[in-house]
Amino acid sequence: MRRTKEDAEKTRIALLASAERLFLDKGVAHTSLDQIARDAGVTRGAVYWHFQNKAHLFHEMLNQVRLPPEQLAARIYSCEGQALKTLRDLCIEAIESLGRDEQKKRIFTILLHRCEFTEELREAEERHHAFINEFIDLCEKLLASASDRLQPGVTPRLAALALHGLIIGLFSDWTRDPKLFDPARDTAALIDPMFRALIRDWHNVQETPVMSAPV
Amino acid sequence: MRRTKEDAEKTRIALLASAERLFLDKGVAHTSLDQIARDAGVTRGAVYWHFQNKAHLFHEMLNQVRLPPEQLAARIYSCEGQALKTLRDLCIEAIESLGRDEQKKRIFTILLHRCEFTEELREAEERHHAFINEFIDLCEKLLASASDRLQPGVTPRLAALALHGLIIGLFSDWTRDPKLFDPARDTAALIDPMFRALIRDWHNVQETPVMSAPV
DNA sequence: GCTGTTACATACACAGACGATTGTAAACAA
DNA sequence: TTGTTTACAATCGTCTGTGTATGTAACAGC
Repeated sequence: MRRTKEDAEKTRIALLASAERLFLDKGVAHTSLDQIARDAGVTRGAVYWHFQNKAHLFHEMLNQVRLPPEQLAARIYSCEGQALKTLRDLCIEAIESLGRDEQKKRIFTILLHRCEFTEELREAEERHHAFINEFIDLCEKLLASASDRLQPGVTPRLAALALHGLIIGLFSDWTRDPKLFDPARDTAALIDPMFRALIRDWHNVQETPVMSAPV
Repeated sequence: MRRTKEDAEKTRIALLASAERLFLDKGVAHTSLDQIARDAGVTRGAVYWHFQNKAHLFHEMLNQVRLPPEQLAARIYSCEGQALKTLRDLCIEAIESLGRDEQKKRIFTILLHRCEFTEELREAEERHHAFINEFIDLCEKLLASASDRLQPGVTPRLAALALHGLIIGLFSDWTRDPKLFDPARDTAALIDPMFRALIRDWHNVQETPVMSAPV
């Protein structure tokens, strides 16, 4: 039966991995805790020991790839002098990382195409919305702080919304069909037009020295 | 019991309407056919009479708002001389119509946030993908036909992908939280930057006389 | 007025899924 | 060594959903 604390942690990891696989394959609602347990080589008792219920399991699965809000804010504000460039790099990095990190790809595919946000996952949904809204707000503030560089007619709020929409849409399209484009090759070409449209003299921003390290 | 053919059609409509309400509220997987039937004032027998199963019911619900591919192609190619302007108007119209048409809003919310594409809905998913890919392909061809007007470095393929990503992302964001922006007021400000980034001398395209009638 | 068909309602059989409880062997602390 | 806690396993009862099969009123045609 039980061996040691490390073995228990292994069981936990295995359950999360099995949930990931099965959620991706059959959807969250159509996957039972029994199937997850069997796939991980244990029984439902183990699931209820490690997680309160399916919603909490789902939530902890998401936490594996979603960085906490404080870190997001830190990232965005990490380079005060190069705010716009930093924001652009963050957007690029978000999409490119999807192509490199298989787990991230699976979990975001689940989030965007294999789960329904309903009563069962209400709190997970609320955290998700809070995260998105915070990202948009941070973008808006950052763009507002550089509002003298925005194209005429572009407001920080709408620019932030358009930017986030583009990223989410590319996330959604690519996880739906990874053959659509190659994140490692095409991301910049997909994102940069938006920055060119929002920021005046974007090429000047581009040419300034880069200070932030890649993630 | 049964009255006449028109009454049967009313039952069908009622079932679709109830499914719409309940899918939106509780998600597709978490809504049983019995709940739909009761909500519509009938029993499950009526559901199985009008629809083969839940997947077919779901599919016919989608068909209420998604125009057939031929019409999409016709729309995009409707105005040969003003191809770019027509495409832009189509994109604007797609988002604005979400704000006007409550049913469209509900059904797209279900499609984007209240259903999981899994074995049960596999064929619905495939039709959905085919529709999206066709839209992207049409965009690409249209942009290729006007490739001399693209910004340097912009390929028709990537431009089409970015455009679709933006639209889907805005769909997704707005259906998630309709307070984010006002489709009737903000759509142009959200879409036009992308066209400005993709098309050279976009303002010239804008100023040419409009030939296509609004939908 | 009879008949066949339509448009459902009702009943049945079956297969999970969940939550709770209880059992239990191993680890760990004392 | 013993007692306690950990980390699960096994069982139970209940409920829910599905698909199908059958029953049955009402209409339509002849």
